[in-house]
Amino acid sequence: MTIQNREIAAIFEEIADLLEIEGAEAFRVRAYREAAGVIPGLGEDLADLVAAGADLTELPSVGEAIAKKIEVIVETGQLPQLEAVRQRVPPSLRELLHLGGLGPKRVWALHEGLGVASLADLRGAVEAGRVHELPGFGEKTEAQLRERLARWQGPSSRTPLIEAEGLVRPLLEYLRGAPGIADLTVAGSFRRRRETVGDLDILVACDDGGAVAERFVGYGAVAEVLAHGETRASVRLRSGIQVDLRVVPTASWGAALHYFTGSKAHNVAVRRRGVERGLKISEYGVYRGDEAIAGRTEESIYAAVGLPFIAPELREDRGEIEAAERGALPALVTPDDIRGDLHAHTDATDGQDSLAAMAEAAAALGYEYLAITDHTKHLGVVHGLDATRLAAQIDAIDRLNERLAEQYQGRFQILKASEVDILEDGSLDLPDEILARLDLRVASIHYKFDLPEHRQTERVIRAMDNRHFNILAHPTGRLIGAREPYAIDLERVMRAALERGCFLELNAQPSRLDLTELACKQAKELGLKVAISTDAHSRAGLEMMRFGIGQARRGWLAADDVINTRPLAALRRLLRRD
DNA sequence: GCCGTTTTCGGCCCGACTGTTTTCAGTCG
Repeated sequence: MTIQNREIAAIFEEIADLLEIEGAEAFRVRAYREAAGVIPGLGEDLADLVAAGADLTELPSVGEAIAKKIEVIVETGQLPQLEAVRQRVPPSLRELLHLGGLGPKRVWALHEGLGVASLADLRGAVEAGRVHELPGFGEKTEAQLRERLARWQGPSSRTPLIEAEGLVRPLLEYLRGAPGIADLTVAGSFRRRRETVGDLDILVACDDGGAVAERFVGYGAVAEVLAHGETRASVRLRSGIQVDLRVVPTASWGAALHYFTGSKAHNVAVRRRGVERGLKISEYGVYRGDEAIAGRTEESIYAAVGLPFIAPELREDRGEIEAAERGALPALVTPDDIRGDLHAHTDATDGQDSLAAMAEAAAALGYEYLAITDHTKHLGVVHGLDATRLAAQIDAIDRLNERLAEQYQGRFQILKASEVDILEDGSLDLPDEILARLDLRVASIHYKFDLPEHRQTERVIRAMDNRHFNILAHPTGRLIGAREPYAIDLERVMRAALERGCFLELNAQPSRLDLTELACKQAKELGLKVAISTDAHSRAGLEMMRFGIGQARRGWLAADDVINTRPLAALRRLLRRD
């Protein structure tokens, strides 16, 4: 098993943490951390690059020294330098950094002064009342540590985007009640539409920051106030999520929005461009000397450093700044581009709503088409359709379409389709004769997730050999935070799809978002188009499209890269194989 | 340790809040 990029990144991350605790030079620490930040976002496996003899120093944030270390890791699976620093700094000190309130300096002070090497040691020192005796620590710090240790439940987990939406909506509503608010929005990874968010960042434009912060910390769902100043405050909600508030004057709105949206790596890169141009960029604006030259809008910030506006979803320092400079940013797909949904269920299997109800809901969204893709017979637990029942559904859809044609003057119709199971041997779960009567076929894996990679890959490619195969649904089977993707060579699958005129789905369910953003980008680079589909199991499920759009945008996809941005006739041409 | 339309040496993003201090270091985002 070759070493994965994220494992290599984890090694550099650990080195950065331990060196920082030890008090190493800050820029050296940052170099490791930046390398660790870049590596997981690379399109290629470092192991493959090393095997191909590539020059790793061409990668951003990788110089001679780190390139050499990557080679050692790939070849031996470990890094002597990490072992050496572990000898000097107990690795278990890292967990103290996650507690909050303690940074590298004070962790080292606890280690040197009290022999603390772990959370358990810290607990002992706090209980014994020895912490406040250390220089730089006082009664308040000791009390705060006691609090945090009592509540400690392991490193905080990230919150799925859909849950974050549910938490933030009432909070924004509540904050609007503060006087004098000119503008209000959620920034951070929420605005960048990451799959999950670590915390929520709320930005307010208002001349009376104190009043807003005051109202913020008084919100009913607040469990704990972590910080409370005039222009900035942090709380933890009862749900466990941390929310940071920042209040700025209207003239700084754009600068603050840019700063607070991140990512951190993107911000640093933009600020660096500022420095190169003799400019200072902060959350208050862009300054030449003491003179503010930009700040009211985000566009003005980018313009000040010679760039066009960069969409929040792209701001990860993964090449978007270079692309912006070349004028090569993609025109990202938007909700308005979507003309239909190609994966949805009804109460014929495990959906909640009837065929007619799903049709009405899709038409109400302004779609031109909705593919009904109920499960097939192998999926017994949901009473999947056999050929007879599917034939009945086909007839029902024909009848419904006659009515819909009248109702919507030909502007909307249901597509006859199926989510057909891919069996273990790569055959499809229904006979070709019935599949041939459908407008399109979505195919997916629902069992035997644990096949070895080559067999899982062969299984899917064999299925694609069937000329009725159109779209591979939820291509890796992952459930965010709950189930790892099954072992499959996604690049081979993509190439096979491309050769056969098949497509991959980007499943928009917030718990799936399968493909990942990196896989979307990889597909685009290969020239393979994707379908963004909700896999809706109810009328409300059709509205999950926004999560798929966000993911697609993070994956650099334009409308042209997405097949369900096509009018129906063009979609039919794309789906035609032969 | 990385990096280069000032540079292969000498820089490296910027500001708010807190607690422990009498002017600032540490932490955080």
